Amino acid sequence: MVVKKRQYYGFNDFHMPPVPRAPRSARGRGNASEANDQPVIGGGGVKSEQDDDRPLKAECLDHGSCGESDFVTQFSSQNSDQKCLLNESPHAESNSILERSSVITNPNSSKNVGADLKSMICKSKNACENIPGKVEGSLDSRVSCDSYMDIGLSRQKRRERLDNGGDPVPSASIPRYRNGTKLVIRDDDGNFTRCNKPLTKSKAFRPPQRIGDRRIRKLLTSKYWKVAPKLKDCEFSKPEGGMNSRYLKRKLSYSRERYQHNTFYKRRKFTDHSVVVTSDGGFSSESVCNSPDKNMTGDKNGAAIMFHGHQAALHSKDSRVKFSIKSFRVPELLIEVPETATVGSLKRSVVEAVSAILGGGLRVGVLLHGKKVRDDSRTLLQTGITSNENLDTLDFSLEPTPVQVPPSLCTEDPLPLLPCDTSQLISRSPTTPIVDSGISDTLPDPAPLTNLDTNIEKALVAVPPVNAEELALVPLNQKSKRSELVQRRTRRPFSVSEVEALVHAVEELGTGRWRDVKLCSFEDADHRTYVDLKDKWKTLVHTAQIAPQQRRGEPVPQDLLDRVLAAHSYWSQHQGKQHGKNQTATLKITDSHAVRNGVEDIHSI
DNA sequence: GTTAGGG
DNA sequence: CCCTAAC
Repeated sequence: MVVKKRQYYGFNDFHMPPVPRAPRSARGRGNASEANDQPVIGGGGVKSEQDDDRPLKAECLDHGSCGESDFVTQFSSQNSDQKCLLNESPHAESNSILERSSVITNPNSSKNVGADLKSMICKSKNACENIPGKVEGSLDSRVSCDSYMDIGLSRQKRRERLDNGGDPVPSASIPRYRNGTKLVIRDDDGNFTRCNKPLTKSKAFRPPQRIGDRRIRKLLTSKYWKVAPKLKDCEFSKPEGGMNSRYLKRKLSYSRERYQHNTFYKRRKFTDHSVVVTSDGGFSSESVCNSPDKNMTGDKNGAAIMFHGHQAALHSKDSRVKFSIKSFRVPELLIEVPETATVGSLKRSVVEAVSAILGGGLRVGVLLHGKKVRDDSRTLLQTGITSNENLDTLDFSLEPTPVQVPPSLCTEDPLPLLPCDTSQLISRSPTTPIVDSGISDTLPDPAPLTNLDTNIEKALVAVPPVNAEELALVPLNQKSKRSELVQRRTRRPFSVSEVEALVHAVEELGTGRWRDVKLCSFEDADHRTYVDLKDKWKTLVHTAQIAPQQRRGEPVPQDLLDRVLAAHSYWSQHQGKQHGKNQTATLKITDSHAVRNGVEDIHSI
């Protein structure tokens, strides 16, 4: 089998550079990539003033990298009827990281509230209450801070806090799996959904039946990766079985549709990095949510790809509310390009991938208190988005436009075990999962997000090579597709010595036993297949028959070419006959010479 | 899986 | 070198 070499680029964190102000730094990405030796390009993370992702990352490693650890985090999505048991596979990392969004309201007020988005995440009263320095409020109570709280609690600290009784979810209550850790996401109703992860990494995201290379590549060619974001919980909750092509195809078609329906407006929205909305105008479904909420079932969709607005600063002036979203994070992108691809083509690939994903059907979600605000018709006022109390828990998220999936798919189709899916899965939790962390938002610590982030991070970062290959996104036009997708073996001209060996072997064995030629003379030359030898012989014969000035490449000694013709001639006449030793010997001694003369004649012509 | 031959 | 028909 010939192994094609290819480069995979995983963009776990592809940040859309916002306005040139907030410094960015790599964030939470790289674990997977690094772990898999995958070159990672770009992916610089955004780092807000209050963000310190390193700890999160560390945590990811701590937990996620351990396939045996039973890492359970309880997420709570108030509006979600679905839950999902996420895998805590290091490979199942999702890009979505709940970004904190800072909100500042009413500048004129002496009470500028700056809260970490995390505050909304930590809705668990117990969790919050048990933590010292925690906000005195309960979930619903607003956490007010006099100023921006910078969270710098070290991971260790956070952990300590958790240990001190902040963990509302005893891991013991969760089933443990040897090689697959599960993450349980429970909604407020106490429902659980789980997604099992295959036991082994290698199998984890590999479709049960490995489709042919080409097949896969073809699939990949499409906006394959876009499928993931649309997957719904039910799909993820299918433990057994792998992805089936039918399902995949359907998904793909959906993707395409969506992509085509992409609107300039949307695209612009996501690249502008900032949106201004007036309180009286409210968020209209047209401007913010392109699709009605009908598609928005539970949090599943929304969570799918949770791109959270990085920083949403809100200022309340008069009756106007201004939102400044500094940046959005784009989910992981996997790009596969041949080693011989040019840097330019790589760039184009990335651009296409990003463009596609941005224009492929994203919508914005608004979360308040970690709760999705589904009613697009409500005004900010009615929703409480203008309230100082609520602003600090306001968050924006980019979500893939939900795709209606036939029920049958949910119940019958096997779970597509795709890395992307997994990621999505994780991200889905989001809507504000109440991370069990039990850390209160009041704490100047991002802890609340920690667990969530951690999980998400894990889901995000780790992308096994296998997955990468299968999911590799190769946004290329039809024409270059093939050449780019299925890389051609690198050309390896035969050296004179190789030609010599080949000629010798053919003289001995004849021209119809390429396998034997390979075995006898090129046994150790792994890069030379018998087909290669056959082809080379073919060209040698041709070369020997043309004028020297017509030949290209490294010159082959004339005597060798003569032998080629001699052997060719000989075996042409003796084909079908037994390849006796006698004949071989005869050939060498007699015919060889005779032929040579003939060859010379040809050359002189 | 090999061969043979066109691309 | 790739691709395939044919064996």
